[in-house]
Amino acid sequence: MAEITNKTLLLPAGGMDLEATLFCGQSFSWEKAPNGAFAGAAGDRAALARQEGDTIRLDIPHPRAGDETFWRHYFALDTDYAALLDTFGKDPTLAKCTTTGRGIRVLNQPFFDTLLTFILSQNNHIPRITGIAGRLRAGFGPGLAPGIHGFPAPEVLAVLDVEDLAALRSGFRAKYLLDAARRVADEDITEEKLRFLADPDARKMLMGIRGVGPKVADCVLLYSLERYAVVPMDVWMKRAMARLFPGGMPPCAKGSEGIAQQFIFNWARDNLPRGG
DNA sequence: TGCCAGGCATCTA
DNA sequence: TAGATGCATGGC
Repeated sequence: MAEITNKTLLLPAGGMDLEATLFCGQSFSWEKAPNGAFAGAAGDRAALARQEGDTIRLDIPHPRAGDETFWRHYFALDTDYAALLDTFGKDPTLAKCTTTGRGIRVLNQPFFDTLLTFILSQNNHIPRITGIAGRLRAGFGPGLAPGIHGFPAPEVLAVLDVEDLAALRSGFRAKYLLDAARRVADEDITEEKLRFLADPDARKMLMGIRGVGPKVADCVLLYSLERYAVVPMDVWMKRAMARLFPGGMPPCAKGSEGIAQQFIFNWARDNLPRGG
């Protein structure tokens, strides 16, 4: 890991648990670095993040205008989670879930990063997804400092072939990454178009990409476009939801279903058997 | 050594 | 249209 001596941002954490947030399964763009720090990338920006009490310290290797705004939005620091947790507390089961994962925040990740990493997530393990994403950045992303790379732009990947991605060891997913890159680079699918569309149409547009099914589409909408009306679920999560909330998502989660979903998912993963 | 991973595409009936 | 099967790779 390169020594980073550039710009430092100190942001109020607002109760966020940085490690729990970065490694709860919503992002595959962060890795543990020495000294209790976490090295990560978002788009063509990178940071070395540390939790210091209720402050998040971000060392920025390539500082530029708008960094603070960008990272505040990324970590959802302007969302009042204390008020949200009070609201969720109106349902005893949901309150139990938020107690377990109290410091988790739903990140606002860049669209293209989220699309690529969740394409990689299918039939895969979190450590391996993180590894492939790291090799993708290292091989094709902009170098921001020695050993630190951002995510590649769609145009960079769009001109490559499957053979060019062999070093990623992403398996059958390589062709899906390239199709996604080409569709975005050609502006066939853009973040702006998705924001304009209603949820079902945005979902349908994303599922036009090879390798993107309903699960990946919903994760992209939730984690990069703040579309909390859609709820990503795999088969196991559907069973967990049915068991915990037989009547569906509790009314107190209305308007913040995606955030509630993240708490439920992490509680269920720690407390319910995977078999059902 | 074998199972399985926050799925999806493809094939078949 | 629904169900079955294969997929690449590596953590555990």
